[in-house]
Amino acid sequence: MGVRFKEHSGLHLPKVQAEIQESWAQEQTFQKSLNKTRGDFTFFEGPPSANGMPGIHHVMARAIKDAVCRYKTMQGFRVLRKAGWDTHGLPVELQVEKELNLTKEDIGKTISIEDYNAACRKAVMRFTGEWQKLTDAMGYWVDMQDPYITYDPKYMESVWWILQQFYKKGLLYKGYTIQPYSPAAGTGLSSHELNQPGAYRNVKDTTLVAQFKLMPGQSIDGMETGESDFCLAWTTTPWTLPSNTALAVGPNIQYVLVETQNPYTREAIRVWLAEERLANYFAAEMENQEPAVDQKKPAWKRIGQAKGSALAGLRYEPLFNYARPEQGDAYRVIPGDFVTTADGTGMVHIAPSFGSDDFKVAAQHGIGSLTLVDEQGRFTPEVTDFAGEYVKESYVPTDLKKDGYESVDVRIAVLLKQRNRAFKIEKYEHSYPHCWRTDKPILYFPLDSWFVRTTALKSRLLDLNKSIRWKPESTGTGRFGNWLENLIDWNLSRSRFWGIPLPIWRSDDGSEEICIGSVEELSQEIERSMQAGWMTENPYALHNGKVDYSKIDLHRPVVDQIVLVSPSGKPMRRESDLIDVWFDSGSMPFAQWHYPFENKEKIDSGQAFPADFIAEGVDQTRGWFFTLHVIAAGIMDSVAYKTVISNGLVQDKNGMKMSKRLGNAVDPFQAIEQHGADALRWYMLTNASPWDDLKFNPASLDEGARRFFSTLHNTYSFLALYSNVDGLSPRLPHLPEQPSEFDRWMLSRLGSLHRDVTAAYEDFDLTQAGRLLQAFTDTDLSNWYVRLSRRRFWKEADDQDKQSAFYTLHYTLCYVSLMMAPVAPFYSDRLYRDLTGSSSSVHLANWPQELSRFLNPDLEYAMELAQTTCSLILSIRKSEKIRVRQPLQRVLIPVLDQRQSAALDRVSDIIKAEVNVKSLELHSQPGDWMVLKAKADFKKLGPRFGKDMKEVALAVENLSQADIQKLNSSGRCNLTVSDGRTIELLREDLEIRSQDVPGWQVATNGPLTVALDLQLSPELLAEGTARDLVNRIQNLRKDSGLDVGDRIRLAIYGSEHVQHAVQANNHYICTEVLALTLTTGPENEAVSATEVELEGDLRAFIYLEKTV
RNA sequence: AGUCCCGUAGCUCAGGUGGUUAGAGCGCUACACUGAUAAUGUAGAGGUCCCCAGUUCAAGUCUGGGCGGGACUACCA
Repeated sequence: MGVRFKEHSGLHLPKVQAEIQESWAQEQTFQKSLNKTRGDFTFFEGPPSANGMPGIHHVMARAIKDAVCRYKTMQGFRVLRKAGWDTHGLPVELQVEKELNLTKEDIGKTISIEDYNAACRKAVMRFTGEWQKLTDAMGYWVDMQDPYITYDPKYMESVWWILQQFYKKGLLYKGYTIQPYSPAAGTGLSSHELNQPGAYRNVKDTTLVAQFKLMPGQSIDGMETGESDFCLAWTTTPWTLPSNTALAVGPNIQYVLVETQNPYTREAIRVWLAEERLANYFAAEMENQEPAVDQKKPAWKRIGQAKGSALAGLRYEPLFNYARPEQGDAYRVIPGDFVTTADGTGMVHIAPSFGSDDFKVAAQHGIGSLTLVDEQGRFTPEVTDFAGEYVKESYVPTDLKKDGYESVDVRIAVLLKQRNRAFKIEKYEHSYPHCWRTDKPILYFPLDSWFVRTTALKSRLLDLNKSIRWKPESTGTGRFGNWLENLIDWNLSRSRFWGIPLPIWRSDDGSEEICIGSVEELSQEIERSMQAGWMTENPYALHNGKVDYSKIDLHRPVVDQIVLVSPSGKPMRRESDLIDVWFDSGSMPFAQWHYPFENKEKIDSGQAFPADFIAEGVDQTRGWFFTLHVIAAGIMDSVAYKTVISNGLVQDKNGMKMSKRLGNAVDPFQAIEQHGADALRWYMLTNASPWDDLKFNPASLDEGARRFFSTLHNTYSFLALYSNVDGLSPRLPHLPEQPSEFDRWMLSRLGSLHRDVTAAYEDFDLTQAGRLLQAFTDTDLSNWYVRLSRRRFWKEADDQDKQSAFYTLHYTLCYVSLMMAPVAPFYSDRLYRDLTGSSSSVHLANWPQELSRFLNPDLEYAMELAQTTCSLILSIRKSEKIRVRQPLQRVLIPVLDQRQSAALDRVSDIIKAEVNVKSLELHSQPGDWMVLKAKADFKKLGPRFGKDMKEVALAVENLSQADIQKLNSSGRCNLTVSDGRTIELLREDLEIRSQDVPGWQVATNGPLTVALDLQLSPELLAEGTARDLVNRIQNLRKDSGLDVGDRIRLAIYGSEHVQHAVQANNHYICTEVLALTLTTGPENEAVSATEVELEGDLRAFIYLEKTV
């Protein structure tokens, strides 16, 4: 006797997991899996930030990555998986500041930048242990021994090189953007800082509707502008009015020209504003009244109207004459899509320097800007009336604030009022962002920043995007595609400390600059600078002509102290900003390999670039997915990835976002410990498409995923039990030599499954792959093949049929273990090893071969019919309350066509056994006992009859039996519709099904009808009783502790019916219960026998003893 | 505010190119099986396919407009 199949008492996934983890560690399975030779499948791991704990959503993204990579490994590819850490950025800085109880102002004062950076470096890797733990626990294979780390000098050097490439191509420039800016703190703020709680507060400001005077004599849709025509525009920031250079209108908004008076000066004026806003500025009762000086509310009259698009192009007089923009054609009305009629006048005052929409729309229309406010938040000297005044009252130092101080907003309003340029002045409460450090309101302010000219790459980016396979597609065309369509230049500058410094040095006048692309280059420049006398030592000095990466630090403040020399001999200092951390992570395809300083061939040859596949959450669309895309396009004119899966969020079971605050966050460690990583992964990938949001419900995880594993486990246990009885050993999958019809069906289904699952994996559709496997295991394998084949496994004879059943089941389970391996790495490995006796992991095995030669659609169709037929018969038995143990004589099935007939014939034995019926009769010739029913095939007839379809359908339903039979035999028939027309129908235009079978119990499902003969002859009744008896005897055997193989002597006592049943079925009973002798007699002869109840108010006395 | 995703049974989800009985699993109810037994199977109940309009002979499916949930980006007179 050979090796036995392992029998496990129960299924405990976490335990399986622990054992398999152990094997992987001992056998170095992951390392071995990298020895595949079919070629490289390139995968990029997005770097998580290790300064926070991993959450359940990380399991999601990583399950996807892992499953795809494992699948490709089984396909024979080498899949390198280099882990990475994102180490820079504001969250790290904030965390350190919080822990050390510092503010930004302390940096460089109470704490040196060196110490600060050291603290960041330490903080950022704090949770690497937890991440390692999660990685192991969830079975994610990624190489964490040799990760890329964004603060590593080699990594930073590659990033510098990339920046230099952009610089050389003219794609890096210094320019303005409008950014949130805190004059009190003297620094720009990131959107992140603006989104901190409490940043937006309600404040009351003086607002004003200003009158912009149109130049007379311009044409609007044929009307001519008059001597005192104005546009009305509302502002909550009157201090921006001196810097106004344009007015924006909504191109599709309807505007009206109103004749009225200025409420303050009573001068007659005509004003333009949006029709929808009229009611906010004019009293309904004063419309068309005669104007009079003493009116409280001015009279008004509509005298013209125009679309915004018609107003565009009009020129107006500047409100103030402090300054005019040097460039561009200012003081025009321009169209802006962002203009709404939700508030104000439907016309928007544009000060390009103080609003990002303003800036954008002005740039689009070639309008210059004015910045009449300085970085302290004060008016510049040009603004003669207010020179040096703070534009916001909150900026005014308390000691400078005299009694009776009026804000500049108020004074501007008063000034305009006097000049007939203010239409309405009022206080208005609204929410306005504040600086979280100074508590003062922020301004939107143009700041110097370095940009990547992504707009220059736009069309190429769009083109390249078309070749990327997005899962789901809509994210690529929608969210990502739209983002690319509306691309603006990428602002790289961040005024921070912990990040990659911009490698750009400039002379003080900005006339000369250099962008450094390597440490070596920087070192050489420093040497030159030392010769010129600007530097005394070189912190990046080369050793033997080489960079010693272990000794250098490219962070601030080291690089800040470096002064280079320009070609003309001037000192050049570093631009003080750091670069956006997104640039760090987008650089990883190159920087992870220290390209081009090392591993040049790896990337140039296409081996390590671009990625065949990446996956992250959908929140990375404008993050990592975008930065990878831009940098790859800029550097290599290539995509960075060929396929990308962007998964949705993991929400709680009620669809709410998980958060620590709400306490609904699921701890991934606990989830894995409780359910096992396999169940968790299976649930996450099969419950919903990964790109839909997942409502994480631990209850359905348990019910759903565990069900699959336990079905599989039970199926394996069944195989193990009987194989061990027969002394069969684990082995590699082996096809049966003479498969039965049933085996061939199983193998055909397996072949179909293999085809479909492989296609799903190839399409990166893990959900579909998992669902197919799950449905197959439950429905086809366990519920049909195993259940109906049980007898073949336990029968005694050691014959071909038994062996075929064993091989078929074994083969099928092996395939399932292989095909499920990418998604459920632990259990599949246990199953695979148990089945095959292999000491090598399933993950080193090759993807199973296709089984196309077994595909047999006819057989699969036949079996489907069998299943439906059984279901129908059981449903009749159920409604008629006839137990399955009671045999019935026959079932009748009217067959409609040759295919159905042949198929049913093929599976009739299976049906008979399953539903306990003696014979199955197929009738192809319709007889009196069968009522046919015709139904129109809408798909075929719809296009032909169009409107008359309803009528035709009705006529078809009313066809007589004779008509239908005629149609059936001749293949055509005529039909008369209500308007007298006659139409000809062909056999295939209709669906014919049989309906009632008079005198029989019938059930119908689609084209299948079964009729069951319920008559019970004495023989059938006796056999029913015999079956009951067998059942009771088996129970007794078990109760008396007999082994399944023990032989018995048996006696049964009971009524005449019982005695008759025993005599008539003597052989059957003996075979079933392994009785060597069977005697029967009346009840009064029963000695030390057990009484049992039988169906039909019968009872019997059973005596059995084991033979020796 | 813009862009994108989602809305089908109590729950979780399927439902190419429009076609007439809208499906599955879980749960529930009832039952069967008892040599897979802490396993297995069957049946039944359960639906305003989010709402409204349109296109069409025909709409869960296509179009438009809403509503609700979620995400990302932005934050404005």
